[in-house]
Amino acid sequence: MNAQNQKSVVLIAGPTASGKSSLAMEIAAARNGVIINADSMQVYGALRLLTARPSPTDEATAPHRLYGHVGAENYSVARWLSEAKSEIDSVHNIGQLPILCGGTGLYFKSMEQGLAELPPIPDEIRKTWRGFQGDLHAELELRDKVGATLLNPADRQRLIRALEVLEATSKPLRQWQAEAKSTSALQGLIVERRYVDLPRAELYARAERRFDQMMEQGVFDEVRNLEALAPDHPLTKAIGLRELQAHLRGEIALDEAVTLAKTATRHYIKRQSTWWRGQMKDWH
RNA sequence: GCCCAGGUAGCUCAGUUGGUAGAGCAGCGGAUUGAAAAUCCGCGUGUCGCUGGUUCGAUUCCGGCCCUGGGCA
Repeated sequence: MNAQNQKSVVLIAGPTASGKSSLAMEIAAARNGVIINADSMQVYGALRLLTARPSPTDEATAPHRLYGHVGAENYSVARWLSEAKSEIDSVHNIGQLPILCGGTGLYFKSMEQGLAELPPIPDEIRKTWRGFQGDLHAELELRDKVGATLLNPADRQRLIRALEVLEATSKPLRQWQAEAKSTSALQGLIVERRYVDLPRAELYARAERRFDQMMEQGVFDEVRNLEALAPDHPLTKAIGLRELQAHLRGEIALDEAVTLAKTATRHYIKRQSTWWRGQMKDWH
């Protein structure tokens, strides 16, 4: 359709509630684009409202990929990267413009700078470390003294990762990372980066308004009717879920739950800004 | 009106045997390679309710006043 599209890709990133999705819709309409999700929560089928996934109307207006296609299993950057790469290819093959849109910094970083190619870690090993009750840092110190000094003793998540990689591959994670070639998946393409941003105060106001709208649209019922998730499922961490569930259990008032959820959203916006400032400097 | 308990950071509170004070939360900044909406790190001066007194020195002790909550009338 458009020869130019075969070589181009548009990346749209920015903090939550900045207006990324509408920009993606505009570009898709103007330039025959296909919107590819780059948000770690919007890949799951459940909690459509809470995770602010594009509406059915949006999906009917422009093609969307990698939204809500994941079930009860845990997703990962690695899986996203491989799925997103093949989506880019297939969109190019039909002459359309791939538009990556989302707020997950790590996903964009993996796309632009590559990811170390690690073998999959057996579930058994993942489970034992995730469920480990003792001192993870001490365990890592026993097996990889240098690696242990690089991690904060309180950083459970990275300690677990370090331990499971070490056990499954007999090689420290940092070594895998050091050996990685780090080639961009976007090599040879014309990359158009759009970082959507607004003054912090405005972002906060928009995010809070958006949460109120979610409430009006029935997020509360969505949460009430959510099927039980595995305790370590990523959706468990969706902003607002814990708060609304606490209210369902009668632990806090509804308005308090809403306030807490809004606060968590503000924190998230802050972390997203920090990510782009520190990690994605060439985005401007 | 009387009795009791309080009035300390934006909020909830701790503390100072008298030398002008510190936690959690909020807020702000930072890190970030297979859970990333995750995980982690750093940043704390505020008429210590007001006003007199004692004291070299009072947020701290004493008096009075004001305010809040509870009890008795």
